[in-house]
Amino acid sequence: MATSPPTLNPAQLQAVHHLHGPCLVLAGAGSGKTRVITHKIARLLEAGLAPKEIAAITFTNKAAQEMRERARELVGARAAKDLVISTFHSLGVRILREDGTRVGLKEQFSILDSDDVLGVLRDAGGATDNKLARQWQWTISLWKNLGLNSAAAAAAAKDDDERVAARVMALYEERLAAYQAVDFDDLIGLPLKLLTTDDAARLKWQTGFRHVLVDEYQDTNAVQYELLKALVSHPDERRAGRFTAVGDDDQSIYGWRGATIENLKRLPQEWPDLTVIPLEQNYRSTSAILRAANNVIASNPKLFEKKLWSDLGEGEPVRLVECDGEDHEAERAVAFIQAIRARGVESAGAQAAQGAEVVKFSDFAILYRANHQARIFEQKLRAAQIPYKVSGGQSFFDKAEIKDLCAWLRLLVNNDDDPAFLRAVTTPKRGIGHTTLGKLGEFSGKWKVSLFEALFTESLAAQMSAKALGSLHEFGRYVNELQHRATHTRGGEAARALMLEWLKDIGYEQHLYDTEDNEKAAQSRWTNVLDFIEWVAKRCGGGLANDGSNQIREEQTVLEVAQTISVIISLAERNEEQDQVTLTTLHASKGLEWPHVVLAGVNEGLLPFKADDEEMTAHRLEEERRLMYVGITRARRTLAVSTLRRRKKGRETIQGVPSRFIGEMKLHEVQVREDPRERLKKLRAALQAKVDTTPPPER
DNA sequence: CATACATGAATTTTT
DNA sequence: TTCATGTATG
Repeated sequence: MATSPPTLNPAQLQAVHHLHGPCLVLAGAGSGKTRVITHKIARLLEAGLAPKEIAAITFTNKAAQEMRERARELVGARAAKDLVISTFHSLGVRILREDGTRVGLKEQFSILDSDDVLGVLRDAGGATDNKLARQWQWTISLWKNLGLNSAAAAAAAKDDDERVAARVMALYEERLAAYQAVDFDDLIGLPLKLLTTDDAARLKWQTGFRHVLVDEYQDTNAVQYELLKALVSHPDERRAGRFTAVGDDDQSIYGWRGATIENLKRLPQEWPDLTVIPLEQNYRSTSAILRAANNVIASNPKLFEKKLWSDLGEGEPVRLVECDGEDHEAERAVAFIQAIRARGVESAGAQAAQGAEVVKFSDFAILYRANHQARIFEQKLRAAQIPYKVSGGQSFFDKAEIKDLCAWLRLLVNNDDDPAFLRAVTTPKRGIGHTTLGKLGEFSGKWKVSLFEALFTESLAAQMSAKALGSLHEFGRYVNELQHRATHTRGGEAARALMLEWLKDIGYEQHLYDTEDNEKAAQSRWTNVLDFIEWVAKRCGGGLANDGSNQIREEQTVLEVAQTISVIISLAERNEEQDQVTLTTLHASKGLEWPHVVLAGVNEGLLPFKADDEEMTAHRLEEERRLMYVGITRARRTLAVSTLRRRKKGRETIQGVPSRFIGEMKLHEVQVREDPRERLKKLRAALQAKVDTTPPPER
């Protein structure tokens, strides 16, 4: 975090003390917006609001967690506990858990994750390949974010692909309803439906929250806007519009997934008494960096006038690094890191008495446009023995096969876990299709019981064929038996044996080979499965705990371990507080900061991104420019912008065109430093390229 | 002709 | 990394 002064600046104060009307805070990058939000929460409490009457909405769980933490430091644990600080989606869950029955949901509805959704779509659309299903998933989600249902989508479909997607969407809607399941987009859409169609519910939620704060407001989509509007409206006009929207139009980079800055434009129109407060003082970056950022964004049309400044001094000039290809670029990024560390260590040595800085690896980030760019940087960093972490990479526990097994274990722990039931009952396929599951879902919804409970109900027999019922019962009996065994199997050896037997019973290895056309892929998935089994078995075994506590751990049953599995997973994933260079996409970097940043691959075609078959509209170019702006403003002290003069394309080397955004930065103090050793490398690379392009001898 | 391996290309992401 | 396409081999 950038260090901010102990007191709020005038603009921040104004935002914090404006309690009674609609307020839009235009929070430039690094201007202390989380500070404003948390102080405003404190001010609202002071003014007499109860914690549960204040809602602060974020986009990610991480942001929500961080905000609650910061709020707690300010207002104490007691008050912080009851504040409603959550993501849009978890607020949606909360609303639906309380009042979902009023829009036709059963008490215990399931929430499908995107893997589950993909499965349903593949099945509903009769697709054999994931690619098409993924396409549908993306399109349908976008439609839902725009507030369209399948009927509206069908009417608006522009081509055959979209018409097919709309048809699949209709089937998808039917199945979700039958399963009594919702997807992530429904977590916004259904609460909105509730608030617009049910007077009692609307009144309840409108009066329940007396002030709503929204973080990253520029990222809201059409449906989220409507939900917010519904929440902050009020039958008593004097109590309407109690909200604080915090955002930055210059950092709106999620247009492609439905976010729209229309939501910013219409705010002053819909709320004429809106107070707009720009936060322009930046507590993060040097003037040299901010100047480059301001210069770039100046080419975009302005919604609101805003210009960042800081009093952290001019700082080092922004460096422009011109590279001779991707390899070269990665090598120079490594050199940049090593040079700054060498400098830091040196000065730390000289001024050790004054506690001078030591430059850590975690002070660096390499930012790029597309994930695949990370590969070459990983390679070079590894070669240089520099520790790094790639953000956004899929974790072990996100792999489909691990999620399959976790679904089974969750079902053993809690028979009423419907999403787990749906996943387990269809993995591997055992002749229970959507018709049977639809009937089961309908039945469970009607009688307000879980899917698993419904399965053993006598009157279910009237709903389906004897064969379908038989399959369900067989599955149910097997789950019961497995559950029984898992409850009594204690210790690592026994656990391993039980789990292997279980996988054999359900034919999981065969299932992998059946569903994966590539044998190697199936093999690697199976290896993951075995690793997972070992992982669980180890925790079932007794002996010395491996957390360094030197405590003797009791042997556990498989079921006991399964019960704690989600906790262990989240702990394992959080365990990454290490000194590592960060590699991340520009999109995922928003909201973060580092002392030293490399912007990589700043070339026409990549940033701004341009697909061959797509034309570059002004609109798209502006969003790409904002992405560049976000990248620049991540840096606190030094920024290196690297561009490729040459790029490899197949065996050929083609010319690379530096991004127009580089010119827009107006760097007068351009530095293209090239170490003599670098030049040597360059020559060698050129030679190598020649060798590579020489045709091989004929056979 | 079919399968296996190699090679090259690749938006951006959360819930 | 993953995915698709092309080439070589049986």
